[in-house]
Amino acid sequence: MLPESFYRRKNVLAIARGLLGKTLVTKINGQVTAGWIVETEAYSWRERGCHAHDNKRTARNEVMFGPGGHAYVYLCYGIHHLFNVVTNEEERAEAILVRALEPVEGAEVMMKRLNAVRTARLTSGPGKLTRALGISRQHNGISLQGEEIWLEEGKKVSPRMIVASPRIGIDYAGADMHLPWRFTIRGNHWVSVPPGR
DNA sequence: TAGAGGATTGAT
DNA sequence: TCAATCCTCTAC
Repeated sequence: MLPESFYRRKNVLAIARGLLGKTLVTKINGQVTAGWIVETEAYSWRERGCHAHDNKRTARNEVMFGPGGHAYVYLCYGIHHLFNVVTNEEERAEAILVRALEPVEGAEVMMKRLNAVRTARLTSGPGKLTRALGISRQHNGISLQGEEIWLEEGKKVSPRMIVASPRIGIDYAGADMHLPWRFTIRGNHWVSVPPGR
């Protein structure tokens, strides 16, 4: 299990890169599912793409202001739960959105949860992977050192395999929408949307 | 307290 | 291209 110290570092971009290849594991209702992380996006209070930009604190984003190493789960478009890893120290609102996984364990459980007949594209997208792993808003704020959701070492990903590109779906962020804060593993089939060059 | 909009997805 | 669907935030 990754230690708290992994999450509490100050450089959210370094952590976002470091999360690629790590294994995200959940044990919900006794069912274990896991996958390698192949796509992440970094968010910081310093830029406008973030829910907590300009240190704007609300009931929803409260968890981001807490210490790193916790889960930030929220509902998007009224339909999808999105899973984030909170990083940095208290009062430094930063988080990393996990956007895609490559299934490692419990594929049958995932398929059942998604009502799918194939594993193809099962966890390629932030809304889908939370459904596949059984993550929902009731997990908002829980510790990643706990027994329901945690991360482990996975595959080694060399820096040359990491592609940085602009984040998805944040057109409202002004100039910050161009920040290359999305990280994907080059050529990985499980990435949600291939980065345009 | 009403109204607008969103870190998405899958079907058309 | 568009609808689904509901929580969250802002304005009044």
